[in-house]
Amino acid sequence: MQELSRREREKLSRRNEILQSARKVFAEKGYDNATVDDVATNAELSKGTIYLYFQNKADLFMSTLEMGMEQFSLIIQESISENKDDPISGIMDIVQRQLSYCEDNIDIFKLVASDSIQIELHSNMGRNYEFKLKIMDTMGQSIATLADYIQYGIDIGIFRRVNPRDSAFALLSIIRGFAFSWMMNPEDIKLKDKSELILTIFLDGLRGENVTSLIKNGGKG
Amino acid sequence: MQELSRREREKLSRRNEILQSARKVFAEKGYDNATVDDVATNAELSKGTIYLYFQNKADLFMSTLEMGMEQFSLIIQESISENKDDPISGIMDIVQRQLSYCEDNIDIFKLVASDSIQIELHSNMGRNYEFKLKIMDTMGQSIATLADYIQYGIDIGIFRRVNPRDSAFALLSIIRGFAFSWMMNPEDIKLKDKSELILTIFLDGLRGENVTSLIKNGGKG
Amino acid sequence: MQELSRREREKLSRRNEILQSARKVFAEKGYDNATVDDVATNAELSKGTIYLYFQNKADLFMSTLEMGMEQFSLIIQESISENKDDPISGIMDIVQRQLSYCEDNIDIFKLVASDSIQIELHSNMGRNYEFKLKIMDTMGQSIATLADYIQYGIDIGIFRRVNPRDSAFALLSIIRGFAFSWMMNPEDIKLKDKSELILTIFLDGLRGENVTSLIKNGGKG
Amino acid sequence: MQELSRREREKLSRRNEILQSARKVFAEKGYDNATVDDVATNAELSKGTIYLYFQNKADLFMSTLEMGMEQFSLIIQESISENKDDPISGIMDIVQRQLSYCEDNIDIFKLVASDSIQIELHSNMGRNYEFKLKIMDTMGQSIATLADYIQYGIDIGIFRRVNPRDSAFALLSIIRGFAFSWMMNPEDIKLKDKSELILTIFLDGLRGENVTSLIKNGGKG
DNA sequence: AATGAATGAGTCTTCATTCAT
DNA sequence: GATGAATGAAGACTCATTCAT
Repeated sequence: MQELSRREREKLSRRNEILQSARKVFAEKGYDNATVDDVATNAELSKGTIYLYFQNKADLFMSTLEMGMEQFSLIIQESISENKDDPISGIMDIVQRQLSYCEDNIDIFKLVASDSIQIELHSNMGRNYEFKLKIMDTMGQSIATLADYIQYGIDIGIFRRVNPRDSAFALLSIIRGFAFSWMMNPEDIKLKDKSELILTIFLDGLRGENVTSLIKNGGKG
Repeated sequence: MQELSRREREKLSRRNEILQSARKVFAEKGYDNATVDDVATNAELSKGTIYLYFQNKADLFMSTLEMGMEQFSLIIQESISENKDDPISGIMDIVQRQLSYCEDNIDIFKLVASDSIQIELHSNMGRNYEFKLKIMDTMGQSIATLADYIQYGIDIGIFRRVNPRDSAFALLSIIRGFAFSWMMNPEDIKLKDKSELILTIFLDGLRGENVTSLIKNGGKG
Repeated sequence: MQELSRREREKLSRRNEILQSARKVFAEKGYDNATVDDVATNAELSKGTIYLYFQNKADLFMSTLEMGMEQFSLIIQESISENKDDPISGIMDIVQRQLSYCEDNIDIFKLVASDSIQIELHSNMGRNYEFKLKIMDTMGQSIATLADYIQYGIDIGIFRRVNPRDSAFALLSIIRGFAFSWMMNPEDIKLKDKSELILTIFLDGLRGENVTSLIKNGGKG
Repeated sequence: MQELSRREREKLSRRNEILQSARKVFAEKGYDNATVDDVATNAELSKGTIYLYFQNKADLFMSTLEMGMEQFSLIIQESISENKDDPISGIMDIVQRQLSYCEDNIDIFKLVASDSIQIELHSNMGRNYEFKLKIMDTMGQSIATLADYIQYGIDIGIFRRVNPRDSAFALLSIIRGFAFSWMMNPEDIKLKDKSELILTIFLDGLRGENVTSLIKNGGKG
């Protein structure tokens, strides 16, 4: 790796400061209701300065979002690599970590959960087709990684023969659903407490506790 | 019910016309990017007329959203009441109907899935706390209804002893997740084809196909 | 011609009011230094109203300019049609009328003389290639008309055998030059007084007063 | 002349480099659309450096313009001094040199022809009344020099008894007109080819080729 | 002397909302 | 009831200018 000059390091760090402010502001107000001035104020900079680091509001937002999404992707990768041979444990780990992460970084989750949707559906950034692809790609990557992991579980006989991609998607949907619900009413529940339920449903399903429990001897306690 | 005068009936029908236009427009452009003029044009009315039927843009949107959400709530209620004694069949029905409904009414789903989120998280309508409650209530109603149904399934011994409310929420999250994914790339998949997978996961879970399949004798096949 | 409805007539007249204001403002401040608000204020309207009649600032300006240039074109056509058979008189008339018009409508002249130049050379409206063509066309039309007239003079033997198009262009350049000079220092000179000199130069040239004056017996007295 | 120290010489040369860049940039983009950064970039300097050599953007521009205008003034002076006793040849020389100069230095011409106009008419530099005077003075100097020359031609009987100042102005207007026309559509014509026509018109006028040609015995061919 | 990051005033443009007809 | 012209507040973005390094 190339060493960075002081100038470059400072520039990069300033850029990051702005991204942190943008994260908070966009999470709180949403893309359309947040103003560039809001971000600037939060970063204790002037509006013009933002434009030294980002082309325009959309660019600022997309960079912020990108940063956010990568976090989620990382979590999955980490869980998997730390539980390479044990998909059950790995999936438990994924669920718990994702929930923890959301609980600890509610603004990143808000960003990813809500604004990204807007962007893809009907945004003025629509021209930025490449960005849409990038987001899809980041999300797709997570799912693909998880799907491979599930496929491995199927191969070694601990998972039912399901479509691994759809299953991966379903798991993430449940996690996201609970995170979302918690985000709406943070006072009502402890997000982390939902992990057990999620695992039960995803791994064992609702049907037939009385029957299957005779065979399975644990997993969740 | 009170009979309505011609005046009132016409007024109501005009109001509904506007709502239909609003649905299309908001679904296509999102709340912030849609203008009141867009809705007026779509309804072949003038901008001012909209304000005869709705207080302001936010009111128009909330009314539109309300209308949309009620549809989803209804579906669940119907499925349940038509399968009162058989929760397995009822849940299958819910999944299939919801997916069908999304596929057939993509704009309503778009509306409900994305913009409502924005609204609740950070909209200028934030003051309208009562509206937030209303939405929460409509969603909560669906979940409560579904939860009761699941509780019934637990009581009669066909469902595992899980938290019924969370399970209901999980199911709707999966359905919504797939609907959402399809909405993003409608060409990639047939939404209805996902029902089988959703049911497998929700009812049987991923774990132990080789084992549990010996015991269970079907359900999906 | 189609009768216009009251609505349409009012709309047209309002548009014209704005154009009159724009003419004054652009003439005084130039395109870049004039703000849309300046025009709105001058027209005693609000900024937003301007945008009901013109797409944007550039459109407003171009429309204003177009209006201005047509005036100049008209003058030439009138002079010619009123002196169809006598090019000498016709050209005298053109010179006098143009000078008078400039003197009486200094702001239109300012507009046409200076800002149009900017536009064509290096404007942000550069994309509006069609507009450039339109201006070129209006100017070209004037020159072509005048050139035909000069050609007629050559044909009937009262003009020297010169390139008619270039001659037309030269005449307009001289007129414009004097008008411009006067515009800079209106107090110094009476613009109309320059017509005689212009005619002398254009018709007789500088050379050889002592010689040619023996032969010609008139024209300038 | 005072000897300059190395410091001073370097400073002057750096200043000149900036002026050369400014000339190109202002000619290409015009005063308002050119940014100080554009000039700095072109000069391979940083923005701040420009302000070490010029008070502000207006000062930079005015200095650039001044430099440009002096070139034009010089040409006239040279032509005259090389044809002191023969105003006909001198004027031919002026026309040809000016046209050549414009053709070879289109950016200087653009600068002088268009932006100076803006400045004088309506610029933010309006306060800089002294600058306006300076420009007027440079232009006035050229005209005065040329007028004296024409007066001389009148005195020795080769020019008609016209107002020499106005005639000088007319000649420069024609030259400028053609140069301008060429600048707009450089591909259409060869600018230098217009010199013959300009001389014909200016020296002989349009009227009476058939008559006057009997008397004059050439001059242009 | 040179730099270039930071500033913030200034402008265009949009659009929800009002109101006279 | 319906219209749509008019309003003006709000926000993205630019760029001349300054100043700490």
